[in-house]
Order: sequence, then C-alpha cells, then structure tokens
Amino acid sequence: MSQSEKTKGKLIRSAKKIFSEKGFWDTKVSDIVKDAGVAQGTFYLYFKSKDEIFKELVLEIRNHIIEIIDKYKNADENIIKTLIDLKSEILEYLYQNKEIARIFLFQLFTKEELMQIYFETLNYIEDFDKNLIQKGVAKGVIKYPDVENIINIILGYGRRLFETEVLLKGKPLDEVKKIQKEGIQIIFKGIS
Amino acid sequence: MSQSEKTKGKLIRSAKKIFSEKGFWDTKVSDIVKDAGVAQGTFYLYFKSKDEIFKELVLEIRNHIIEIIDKYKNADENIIKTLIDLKSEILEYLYQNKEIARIFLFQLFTKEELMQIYFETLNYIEDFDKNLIQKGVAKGVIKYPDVENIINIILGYGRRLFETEVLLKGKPLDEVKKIQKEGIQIIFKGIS
DNA sequence: ATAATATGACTGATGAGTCAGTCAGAGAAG
DNA sequence: CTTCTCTGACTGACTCATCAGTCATATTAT
Repeated sequence: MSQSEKTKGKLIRSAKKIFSEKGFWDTKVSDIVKDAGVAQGTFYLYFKSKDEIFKELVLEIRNHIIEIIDKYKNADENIIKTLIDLKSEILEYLYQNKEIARIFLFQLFTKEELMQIYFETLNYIEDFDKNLIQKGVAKGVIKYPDVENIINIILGYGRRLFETEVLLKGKPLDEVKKIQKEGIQIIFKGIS
Repeated sequence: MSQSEKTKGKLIRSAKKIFSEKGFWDTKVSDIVKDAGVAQGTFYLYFKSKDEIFKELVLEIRNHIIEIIDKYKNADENIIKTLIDLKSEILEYLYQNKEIARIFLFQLFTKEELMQIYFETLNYIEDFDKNLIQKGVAKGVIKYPDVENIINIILGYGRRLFETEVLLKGKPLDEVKKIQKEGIQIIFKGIS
C-alpha cells in the first residue's frame, strides 16, 4: 500500500470514529487530524472539505446496502426465507461497521443533501421488500393487503432492533440475528 | 397576555419552526430573531442561550408524552385496546405538534444531554408497554415470550409510521390512526 | 535532484453572546 | 393638564473565540 493510501486510510478511520461519536457539527477537522496523527494541511491533500469526507462515508454505506440488495434481486426461494436472509445480511454489514451505521442512522438529518441519500437508500430497500410482499399477496400466502403498512412494520422493526440490541445493548451478532429471525416470523404470522 | 409573554411566545414559535427545518447547528439565533421580528438582544432577555431554548422545546415533548402515558397507568381494559388507545393518543399529540416531533425524532443525536432525554422518554414508553405485554404473557393471551422483542416490533413500527405516513406522505390523522390500529392488530395476531 | 508528501502557522468568516443606549407609556409632582 | 421621572421592554452594533481552509516551507522517498 502506498504512503498516500495509508494516510488517506488513517484519515477515514479517524473520521468514522469521531463523526460517529460526536456527529458532523461537533467534529472539528482538527479532531480528525489529531486522531489520525497528521497535520491539518494533510487533510486537504486528500479531501476537498469536511463536507466531502462525510459524504464519502455516507455513500460507502449506501453503496454497500444497495449491493447487498442487488444480490437478492433474482432470488426466488420462498418469500419469508429471502426476507430473513436479506435482513440478516444487512444486519451483519451494519454490525461490522457500527461507526458508519451510527452516522447513517443518526447524523444525516441536518443536511438536505445527505437526507436525500438516506431516503434514496431506504427507498431501495422498500422497493425490494414491496416487490417481495406483493408476490406473497398475489400467491395468497399473505392475507393482509396493505403492503405499505407491512413494510412499515418490517423496516421499523429492523431499524429499532439494530438501535437497541446492537448499539445500545451490544448483543453479539448471532444472538441479534436469531432475534431478528423470530421477529420476522412473528410479523409473517400476523399477516398470514 | 402581557407584552413579554407575547414576545417569548413569538420566539418559541419561530424556534420550533426553524429548528425543525434546519436542525440545531444550522439554525442561527439571528434566524430565529429575524423570523420572530425582534432584535438579537431580545432573545437573551428570555433565554440564557441557544442551547437553553432548544432544550426547552425537547422537554416540552418529553413531559407531554409522559403525561399521556401516566393517564393510562391504571387502565385495566383489555391489553390490545389499551395499547391501541395509548399509541393513538401519542400519535395524535405528535401529529398536532409536527415541528417539535421532528426535532425530537431527528435532532437530538449530537448532544449527549439531549440524547439522554430522548432515551429517558423512550424508556418510559418501553416500561409501560413491557408491563402490559407481560400481563398478556402471564394471562396466556400472548404466546411469544420474548417481551423485549415484541416491544422492538411495536415501538419500531410506531416511529416508522409517524415518519413515513405523517411526516413524509402527510396523510390525515384519522387515516394514520386507522393504519396504526391495523398494524397493532397484526402484531398481536403474530404473537398470539 | 526531483517528485511526492507532509507540515503548522496563518487568515478570514462566522456567529453566539454582550451592553450601552433608546423609547413608549405609567405614574407622581407641581 | 403638563412636566418630570421611572421602568420594563427592546435594540443592534460590537466583541471575541472558534474553525474551515490555505500556503509557503520542510521532509522523505525514489
């Protein structure tokens, strides 16, 4: 790895850490460079601005989530299994990247542009879920017809699970996966 | 109403509006006073600091939500009805106070002190729900024993419903209440 | 020796909070 | 009734600390 790649990496690692702890506004560029062990000027060799590095982190999550979903785009196993597997994989990614996950969930709501990225990503998930649920309704496996509302239950649950069980309580991944699976099964029982 | 009460009221109204649009950090005291039609100095006759007025708004929500829950503390109708009524009442309050609701849901995550108020409030709701659900489990009405997980589903859903159906889509209160009732019934079917 | 990296003191803008001063109107004094 | 004084509410130009971003210079690697 070249020197410059190393330095940029250090800056990104420090930025993730500090943005996730203190949020965008309370994080000073001077905090990031101090943590990374480089000078203020060095930061600007790698990033145009504080805004830019922040956006880069946010896009990293968005892109990864979209990638995961795309893998499932042509899965045609049974509906509930697909959903459980997908949610489990997203959970795992967020679990392994708690810092940027925290940024994504909590720190995007003051900048219009970042909110758009957030909602765009959410929409992508919603569309996938909607498609899946609609198949279930068509097949008659799912009796409750308000697809939007089902998605509200599922997505609301997913977010909350990550917030409380992972971020607040710090439960291990396997346990949270198991809980999530149960939760989804319960929801499916409810709409059957 | 005295002159000074009027002025303080104007400042609070403007603060709600602007904080909810732009968040804490992007809102300048100069924005608030401009909107309220008073001078910068006047602001500091009524509030010690920008932090203070923000916190005042946040506490307003917390206190109101706690009040609502307390009303239900000794209700002993059937479990699902109590839950639906409570959630409906909280929904209605947030609906009527969208601006501070937006602040409460999205703007508290950069200041440690404010996050504590957020989690404290959430805890209050959780405790109430937990108590209710536990009764259901004891009675045998609810078969699924992981009370925490049930609460994850219910609370996650509540938040999400408000975010998408009220704040994003702007649906009328009655419709959202109806949707929420259906959602809760589905969850109950799932855990029965 | 030359290019690639890094440095950190500096600058300029910004915005929270201050404070000396204005002013309308309510009584009191003549 | 009119002049004087007092007071509560308000004003806005100013101060001062804070930071994002710059740049002339230094160091390191090839």
